Amino acid sequence: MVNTLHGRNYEQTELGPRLKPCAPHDVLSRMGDKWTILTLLLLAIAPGHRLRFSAIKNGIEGITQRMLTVTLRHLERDGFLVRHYFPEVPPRVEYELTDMGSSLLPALEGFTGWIREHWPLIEEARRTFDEEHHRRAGGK
Amino acid sequence: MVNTLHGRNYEQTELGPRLKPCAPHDVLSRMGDKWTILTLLLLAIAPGHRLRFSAIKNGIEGITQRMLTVTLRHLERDGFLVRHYFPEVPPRVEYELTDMGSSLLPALEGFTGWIREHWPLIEEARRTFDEEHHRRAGGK
DNA sequence: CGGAATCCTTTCAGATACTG
DNA sequence: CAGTATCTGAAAGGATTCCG
Repeated sequence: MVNTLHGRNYEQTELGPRLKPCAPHDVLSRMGDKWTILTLLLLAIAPGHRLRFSAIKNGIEGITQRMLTVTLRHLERDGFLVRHYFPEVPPRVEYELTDMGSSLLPALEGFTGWIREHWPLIEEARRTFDEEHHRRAGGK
Repeated sequence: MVNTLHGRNYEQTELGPRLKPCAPHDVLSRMGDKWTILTLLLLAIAPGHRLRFSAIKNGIEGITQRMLTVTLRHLERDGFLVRHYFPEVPPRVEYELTDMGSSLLPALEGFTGWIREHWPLIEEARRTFDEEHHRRAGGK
């Protein structure tokens, strides 16, 4: 028998509930990668929710051309943005948030707010843990 | 000059805002990993927010002993749960959510709700994209 | 300008074996 | 029972080069 809990499938066994990895996980893992949210955020605050490639690259400290391309392709594939290609010389490409794309960040706000609130506690917990386990500097 | 936007630091340049990777990112990336949320969820629905190692292992389909240990250590380090060790033979270890740990999932609910709502659109966007780019089956 | 292709290094995760 | 240690293959991320 399969039930649903917090939107996740699980089966009830004689030992208790048993959870399965579920589909929406990969949206969350995408948001957890290094550049995705920064990219979305930059587009979200841009006029018209639209920027050209070099503007995005310029707006994110440390991102390489390759990683930006990869990130943009993922976002395009999932329908969070659309790519507008202008075959001029030199070529120009603009990326524009879709409606779904712009609705994502506000939905995430609640959680990022929680993180900001609790961040000091987390850092303190890490320091305590690292001391007790005699780790040398910033273990993972 | 450094400002804050959606809780993120950025500097204002003559070319526009420039975002930096920020600290809270690593909480999000932890939640995006394969087992963390499942582990938290299982503890959250357990009586007393408390389970022993083998019970958790049993409750998550496909997790290995090693990955559960790693996941639990991370969560412990960040202060989301505490480890109770009973030096019996055979040994017994129980993991218990902290208050911070139990407050995390509800905070995430808004976003997981958004994901569930939009999941069909995302899947459709992927199909369309993959067709247009003549990809064979489930590109990344 | 905006990539794609390639190479390389680091990290991650699964499998397996051993231990207090 | 609840780990740790070790190995391996896979994946992520950066650097560099080339191209329409």
